[in-house]
Amino acid sequence: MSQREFLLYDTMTRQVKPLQPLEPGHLKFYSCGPTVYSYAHIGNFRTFLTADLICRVARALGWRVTYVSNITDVGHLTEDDVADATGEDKMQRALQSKEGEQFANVWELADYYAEAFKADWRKLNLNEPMLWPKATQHMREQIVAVEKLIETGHAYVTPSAVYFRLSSFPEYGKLSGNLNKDSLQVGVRDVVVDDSKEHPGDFALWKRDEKHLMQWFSPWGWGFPGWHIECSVMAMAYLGETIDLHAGGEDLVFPHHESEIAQSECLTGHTFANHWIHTRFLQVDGEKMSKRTGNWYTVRDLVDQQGANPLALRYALMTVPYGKTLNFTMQTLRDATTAVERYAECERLAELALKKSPSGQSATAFAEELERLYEETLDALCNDLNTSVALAKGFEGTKVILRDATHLTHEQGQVARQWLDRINDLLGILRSQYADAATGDRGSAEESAALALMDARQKAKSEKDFGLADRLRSEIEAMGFEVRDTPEGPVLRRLSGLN
RNA sequence: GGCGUCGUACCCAAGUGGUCAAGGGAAAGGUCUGCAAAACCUUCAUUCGGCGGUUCGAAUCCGCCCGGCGCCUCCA
Repeated sequence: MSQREFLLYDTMTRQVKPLQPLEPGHLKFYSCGPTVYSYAHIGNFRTFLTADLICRVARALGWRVTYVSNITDVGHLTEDDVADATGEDKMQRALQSKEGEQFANVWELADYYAEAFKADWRKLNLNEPMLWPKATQHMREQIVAVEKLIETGHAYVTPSAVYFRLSSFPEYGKLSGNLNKDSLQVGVRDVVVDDSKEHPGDFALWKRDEKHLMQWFSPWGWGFPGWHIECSVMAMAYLGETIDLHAGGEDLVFPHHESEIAQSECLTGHTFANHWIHTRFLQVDGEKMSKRTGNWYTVRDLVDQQGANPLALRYALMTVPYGKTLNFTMQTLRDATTAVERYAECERLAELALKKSPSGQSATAFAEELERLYEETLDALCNDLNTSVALAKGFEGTKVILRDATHLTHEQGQVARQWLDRINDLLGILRSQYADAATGDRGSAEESAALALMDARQKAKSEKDFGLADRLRSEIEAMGFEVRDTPEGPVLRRLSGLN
């Protein structure tokens, strides 16, 4: 068991502090997942990558991790303050959009995007949570929770909804710093005030709506739950009344997490989560990612359409620590691609060395150097998930391996192999744990054609017909591959296709 | 109006008081190669948005100013 502390910034106390599981060595972790009304974008995945890294570090420290990440498959009105049905529902809007026409109903739409989401998740080599609870599967619990809040005076019923009574929870605002409830309203545009609300900031726990595409029966009539209640209920159902760590994107601080705290703590009477972590939004080309400006990237855009190596995308998303804005550019992705390929080269060399017969020479110095770098990588991650430094340390390790390149002994190969495995456990950028996320499975016919050309080039080379050899190489490159000549013969690599 | 965050070389970026600044990309020179690619070696910020201040000492602390970005409203 490691003596290290795992330091993480805590949004609640606004300081970096050690992550301390209530039960030592067992982290109970809830990470807010996506609403599945369309494909998740790379910004979403930066948040989920943060959660993934936390799990990896915790396991590297020898902890057991109970990791739950929800999937929100219920539509919620886009304007939560609007009491009538004038607000447009995300799910409903998605169904009516061009892409949505293929779905028979919202349920199918949600299922489709939930599956697409999981596929992208695997592409990025993210650890799967132990559970992916869905909001629609926890309707009973949500209704019970709302009932209890009404009974205890923390919520009240109006003709159109059930609202949480902010005045019943004086600490509302402690996470976001929006402690002045009246100031909440000042900057808000277009607030439609529901006269039946006691306070404009009161948020909905249940919406009555008999026309809604997704509705359930409740003591307050047919309708659907408020956005915030699902996470309170699911987190507590699987992780207990007080969880160790709760994560999400920075936008969730307010109102989502603030409201979760209010509901949960009113339900149980004690602290909902001991540590809060929020991942900053990423930008693309220096601007906020938005569909309107066309700088909106999904994993499938980059990987399936543009041929990016998914592990390179993962690497790119790790170049800047989660707490700072990451400005994603194609250059970032290209840089990441060369880094990931460098690791691949290390693996090739390690395999090669392992095929040699033992040299009988000690690899101790080599091993110590790599061990030190592994420790420094882990140190960096334990220091508020400093991925920039972690990647730099890992990169130095590749330098150690590549320095000796083909001269690596069998023993060093063994050490290198082991180091690469451990670094991969930590960073996840060498190999995917998912077979279905392999990078080069598209166009394998092309690949065999390129391999044939590579053999022909090799033959031309041995016959000293360099003109032909160069022409063949150009052809291979035109097909999206490159040839790397090594002492053991040529190796074919797929080019990223990024320009 | 409230809350917050950032400004380090051509680009990305670490670094929060004391070897006057990690790492990557790009670029340049060299080694290797039939030539390339990959890899290796070398070079590449006396300087950290600006101006003041605190200090023996600051990129790092304080103040002001300039500039970027974000949240407070569906959003990771």
